[in-house]
Amino acid sequence: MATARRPGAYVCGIDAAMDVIGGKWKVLILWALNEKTCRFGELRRLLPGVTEKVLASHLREMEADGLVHRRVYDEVPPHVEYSLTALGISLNEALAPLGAWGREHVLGPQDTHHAVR
Amino acid sequence: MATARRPGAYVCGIDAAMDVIGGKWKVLILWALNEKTCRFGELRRLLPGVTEKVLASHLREMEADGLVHRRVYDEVPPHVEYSLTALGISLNEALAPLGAWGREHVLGPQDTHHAVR
DNA sequence: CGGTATCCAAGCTGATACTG
DNA sequence: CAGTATCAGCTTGGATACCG
Repeated sequence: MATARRPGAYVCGIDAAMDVIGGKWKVLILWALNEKTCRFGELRRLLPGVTEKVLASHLREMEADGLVHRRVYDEVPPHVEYSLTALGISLNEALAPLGAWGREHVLGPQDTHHAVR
Repeated sequence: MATARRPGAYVCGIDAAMDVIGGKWKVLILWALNEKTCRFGELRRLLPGVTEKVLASHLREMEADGLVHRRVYDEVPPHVEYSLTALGISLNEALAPLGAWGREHVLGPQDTHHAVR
């Protein structure tokens, strides 16, 4: 179960979920990790514009929420891999219809032919 | 089609949709109007804690995004009714799985018995 | 009733520099 | 490589007062 950051403050399931994915880059992290397990530097390259600090804090929160798994290899140089948990995967699936809506109604029909994303 | 506030800045449909529902109270407004057409004061009462200024600005944005219809009756005292457009209804439907996810995984099992919301 | 106008506080985000 | 520390800025949201 994901962490409720404002326990008891939610009116319905949607705003509870919104709290979990509220960070500016979180849905993009979710999408990137859904494709493949990534290292920290990989994620940074996949999300153009994100800073290390923000990426790290988002990953910490998502880890605390049980969406992301952080695996540390005891190597030099350091090696850390991030992947989705089962909960993260289920969240991604729940987001799919919203993604389809956004592609169709915000991005517009001209973008739907490369709608792989 | 909804208004893209950051044209060309979206990586995928999900963050485009996130931009449209990003306001703190927007999903709750969407949910309230999905139940029934509401007047301004009604909405304020349905969303405990929202201020007039924020409610008004959110409604303006959602109107600009084509999610909400604003109907003004030429009466004294003033009478304004807000309702969802077809686009707003479709967005609500796209949000349903996310709401179910939030109820199940954030609010927790103990809340699912009054899962009407 | 249904808003605006003004001011203000908090928090999120970003830039930069540094470290184990 | 994978972060942390510090500082600065800006956007969001909130408090309050007032208006047609």
